[in-house]
Amino acid sequence: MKIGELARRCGMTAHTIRYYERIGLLPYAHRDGGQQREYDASILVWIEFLDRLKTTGMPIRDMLRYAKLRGTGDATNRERRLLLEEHRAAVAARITSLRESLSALDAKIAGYGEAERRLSSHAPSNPSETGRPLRARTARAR
Amino acid sequence: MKIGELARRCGMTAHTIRYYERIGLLPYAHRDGGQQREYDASILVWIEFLDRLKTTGMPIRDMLRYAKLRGTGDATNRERRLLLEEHRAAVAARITSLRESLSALDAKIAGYGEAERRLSSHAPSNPSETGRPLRARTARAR
DNA sequence: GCTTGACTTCGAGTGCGCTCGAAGCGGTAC
DNA sequence: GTACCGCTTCGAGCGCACTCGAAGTCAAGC
Repeated sequence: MKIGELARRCGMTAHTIRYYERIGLLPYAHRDGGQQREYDASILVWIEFLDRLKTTGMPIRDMLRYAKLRGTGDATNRERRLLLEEHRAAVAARITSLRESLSALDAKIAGYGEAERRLSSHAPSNPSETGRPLRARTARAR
Repeated sequence: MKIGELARRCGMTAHTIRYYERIGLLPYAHRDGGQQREYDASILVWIEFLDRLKTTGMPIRDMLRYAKLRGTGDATNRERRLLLEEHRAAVAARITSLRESLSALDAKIAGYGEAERRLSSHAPSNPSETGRPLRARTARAR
């Protein structure tokens, strides 16, 4: 397939695919009749994997390391596995950190809920005219 | 406290703190004797919250929206809560997506483990000289 | 009174990951 | 045979979030 169809299929622009080839993330594609890139469907598997690495926060320079190892054959299997294990650990850590943040957000949101309930019981029709004391009491939610 | 100490306490550089004030993420700080910024420890709570938003992937333009609402008092409580709830949903979705990726990574890593075991049983002392057939069999792990 | 060091403003520079436009070529449809 | 569309290369530009350097001010310690 041509670059345009590949772009449609993998959800990138042709520009981005050429950029990836240029920097070495994608192998140099065979040119049909000497000009246009011709792709085999198998490239999609690799692109999806790259996308997985990208969306899990791996910077391009690390993807490049992996891509280069991949290009050199089975002798680098072990090194590639280690690279992935390192990344796996980073992703796991990120998940943990995000879960902590989720709890913190929940607490904050709950604080707002309480503040709103207090405001509506003290001044049901016009909460914007609440004075100093109430303001001080809701300060934690800010 | 002065900007240097605040920087030390919150783990940012003074440059970044000034930048945040410039764009409106931090309130304009009171200048002692007309020149140097003087901070109250309470600013740390706000900075930590900003950091939480940042590390969970909120772009600065959204933090700015929140910061501006915060500056206008209790009338915007509801809007701020909605903003946080939206962000909470985004963080939860991100966690889900990362967990999927974690499984995918585990599968891939397991594939490498298998490939290495096969390689070492076929050619225990020099795995780099394995030939074509073995290579085809390990292709999935690439 | 002079050194030191932390502060001030302003604007330019950096690294990342694309994103786009210009200028030109080539194959297919009518 | 020509209009059109998608492809080619190359290099510049962009949005984000800082990051840094220059040039100058100011207060405290010796």
